[in-house]
Amino acid sequence: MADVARRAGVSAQTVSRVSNGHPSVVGSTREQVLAAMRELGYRPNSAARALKYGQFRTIGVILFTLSSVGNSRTLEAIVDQAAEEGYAITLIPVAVPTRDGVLGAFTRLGELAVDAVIVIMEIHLLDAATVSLPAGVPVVVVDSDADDRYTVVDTDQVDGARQAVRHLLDLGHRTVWHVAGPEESFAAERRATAWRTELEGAGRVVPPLSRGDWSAESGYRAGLALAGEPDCTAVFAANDQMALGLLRAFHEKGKVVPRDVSVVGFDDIPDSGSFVPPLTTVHQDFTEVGRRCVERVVRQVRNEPVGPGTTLVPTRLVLRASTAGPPA
Amino acid sequence: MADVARRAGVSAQTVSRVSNGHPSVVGSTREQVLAAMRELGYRPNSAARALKYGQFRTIGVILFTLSSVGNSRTLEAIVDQAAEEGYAITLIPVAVPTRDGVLGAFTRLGELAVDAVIVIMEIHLLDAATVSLPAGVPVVVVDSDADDRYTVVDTDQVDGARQAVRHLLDLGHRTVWHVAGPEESFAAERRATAWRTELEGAGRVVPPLSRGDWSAESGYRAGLALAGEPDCTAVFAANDQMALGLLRAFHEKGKVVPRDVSVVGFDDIPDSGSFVPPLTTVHQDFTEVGRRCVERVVRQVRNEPVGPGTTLVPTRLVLRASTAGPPA
DNA sequence: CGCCGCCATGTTTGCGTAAACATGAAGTCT
DNA sequence: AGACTTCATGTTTACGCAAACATGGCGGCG
Repeated sequence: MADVARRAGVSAQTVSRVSNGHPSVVGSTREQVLAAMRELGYRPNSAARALKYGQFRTIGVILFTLSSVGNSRTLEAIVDQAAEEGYAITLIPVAVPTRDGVLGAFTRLGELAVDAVIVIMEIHLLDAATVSLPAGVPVVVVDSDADDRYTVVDTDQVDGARQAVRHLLDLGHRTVWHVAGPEESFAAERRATAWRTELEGAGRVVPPLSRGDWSAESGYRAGLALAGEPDCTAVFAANDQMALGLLRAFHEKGKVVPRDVSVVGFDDIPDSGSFVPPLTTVHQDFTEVGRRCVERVVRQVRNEPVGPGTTLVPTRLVLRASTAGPPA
Repeated sequence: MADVARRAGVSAQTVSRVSNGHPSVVGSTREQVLAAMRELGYRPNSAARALKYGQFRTIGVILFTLSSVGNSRTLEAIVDQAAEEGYAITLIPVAVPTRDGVLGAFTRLGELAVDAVIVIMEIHLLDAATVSLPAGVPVVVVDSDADDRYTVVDTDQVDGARQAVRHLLDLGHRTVWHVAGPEESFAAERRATAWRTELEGAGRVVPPLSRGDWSAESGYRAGLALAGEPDCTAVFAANDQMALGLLRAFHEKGKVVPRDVSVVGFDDIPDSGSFVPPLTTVHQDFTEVGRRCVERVVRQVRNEPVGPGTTLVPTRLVLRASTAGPPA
């Protein structure tokens, strides 16, 4: 900056003013400074800026993995929205999804240049780590328990699952089977609970639960078992990838979807419209989730306190070819 | 820090020494300082540190989108490897994939707290932006032209495509059709070129090229057209998602895969083993790509210059049920 | 015509940290 | 025993920037 000032024949302060678009710099001076900046390839040092302002204009995002479609799409939305608000995103990976791993992430976080944190993961583990969350750092949690210590943004899992079950019952199925996600996942648990509640509310038999791990492969394994259940005419999978596995299993076992068995997924990943057959699924608005996360976290940074509490993003059922009435 | 020092009854410098694990602090003093830190919830200010050191221990990643599986998996590998090397990752999204969008990203980059940059995108656009790349910032480019101004890390697209075509020819197919990715993508172009080269090298007819945009939907549309070509018995899709669309189109048109037509994909996304039928595809080692990117970029930051040049990460063909010999 | 106030610009200062240098106490060697 | 080393710790300083305050020139007003 001093070099630029010297070259432009002004003081460093004037360079600073030009650099920040301060109004009280006369046109000719401004031009000279800008020219000097260009010639010297000056770029402001953000560390010094951050030191001065006490803010980094950066949001940290803690997540386990990007391999789930939901996580990466949420992250993308967060990144875009953050960019819009003038914030950058720093990723804080949790290498191993254990309590220690989370603690490690939070420790690193304490040393990182972030003004706030968005946590995308199961709060089972978050709980244990709470203690080490640096005080004064705003936090927004996605996909967690509706814990009132935090601001939570999440898809309306319950209503989504309810819609899926309702749709199948409305088609005339006696009951609906469920392939759930892993127990550690709050989203999985809430979808499973909503499935059970909806069935019970309708006075239907609640079939035994199958569990997968979100992967297509695990859905396939569950599907092989379900194909052997003669009463199974409708399955609600907790995500689209497991639904994909179901479709494959049913196909291999000679069960035609949707003639013999109907399948509903959850997420509405872009590929799901190209499954064989195209998948009826619950659409999640990841973009909206990301947007709200950033909006809330930024508001906290600006000291416009948004109390803890949960924001639910609505879902909507997308009807495709994988569902139909039960076999005659 | 001053507060901690006062509380521990030492100087600020001693606190700093403890904080950085400097050896010349006697045990008892160290304990007192650590206790004071704990009591006061002290966490070092990374802005000040960065200002002092002139480094941020952060790598910026510029990318267009996370919606492609390849991008998000590469990013994940980059994040993990960077964490291992003690670097954080800051994301720099390019909202609109235009020349201006890229320029904007690079401008923002100039103001961001990063020591180096990894670019994940088509270099078509990068070229235009080159001028504004701040000098002195190490850059590694993924999925780009083998431009010798940059250090490039990429999957061996050519060999992967070659293996796919070779496999189909070896099965006895007369020739292989190709559904390419978008023209703007260098990866797509290189896969298409390798496909053509391999066919020509084998003295086979080169069928007309279909183009998609990486999406399953675009693969579906291409597939509907290809299903009408009686000579088409083998198709190489430039990615797994378009292959998924092909499978659906063939299924709908009554063509049985692989009996009537064989399909090979590219990427080996986790779901591809659960397609109907499971997809033969070219496995890309995204993890390795990410690892090498970080390794090279960190080496540059440390002033251990790695000259420009390309590192190719090998691919391998994964054989599944979607390929077989041509119909009798 | 002179005083006041405004505005463009310059000067000083401090943000939190760690390197470089300074100090002083406890040993070590001749 | 005296000088010299070693080492734990303290003091000063600079990193780059921008807020706060200082300055000086100019126009407007009575």
